[in-house]
Amino acid sequence: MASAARDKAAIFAALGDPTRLALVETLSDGHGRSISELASGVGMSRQAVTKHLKVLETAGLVANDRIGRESRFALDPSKLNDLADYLQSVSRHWDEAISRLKTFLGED
Amino acid sequence: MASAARDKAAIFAALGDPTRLALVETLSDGHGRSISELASGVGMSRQAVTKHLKVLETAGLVANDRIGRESRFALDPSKLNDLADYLQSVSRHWDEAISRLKTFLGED
DNA sequence: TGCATGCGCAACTCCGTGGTTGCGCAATCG
DNA sequence: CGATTGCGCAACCACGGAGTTGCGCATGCA
Repeated sequence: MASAARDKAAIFAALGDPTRLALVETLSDGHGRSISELASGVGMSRQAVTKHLKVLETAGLVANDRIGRESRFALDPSKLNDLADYLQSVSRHWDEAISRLKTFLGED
Repeated sequence: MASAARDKAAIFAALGDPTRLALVETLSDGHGRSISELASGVGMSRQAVTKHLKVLETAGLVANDRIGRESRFALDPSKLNDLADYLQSVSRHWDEAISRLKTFLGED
């Protein structure tokens, strides 16, 4: 339901960049920040960070709230929880297959 | 410990491609397969799949075992579990921040 | 009103990625 | 032995991602 495989890949891709991952970690303290604040945090130009934030926003990982001339971004952890569940389902699927294999081998 | 932020980003990037995600899901049944089998599964050339598998192997998500002239790939779910834990730690970090904020606001 | 700050948009460069094809080698089958 | 199958390596191409700079607009402050 939540999201098709393509959407999941998009979210993984959004997290698959060191700068964006750093942004997510920075925002994981629940404190929203302006683009300039985030830019100085990761030591990169404002526009570069703007692009990264747009990617994260498209993936649904962050939300934008414009206040006056500032654009404050905050983390939306719901997708992260979805992803964690998904990863666990994949690895659980694998574990079950291994269990069946062991049972099969054990039962001679 | 387990892996630095850059490694995590690499793993996310490895999963951030629809083809590679499909390969991982295919292999999640615990059954190793040859490159040609996987290629026909995703409807792509053998070399393209070879490249994808190399990316997944570099990220530590799959392991290669050459038998005769076949190269069988199988999933290694340990990294997936690591990632799931990581995602949950990030979102939990966020949840805690929100809880503190609510407490702060609630206590007047 | 004038100046500084924070952004958005657009153009441009650079290089990594995803895909293809072709060739050659090793292993397997008859 | 010859034919086939499974791969690896390399070259090549097209596209998009990541980053920069420059410009212009809107907001906020003195």
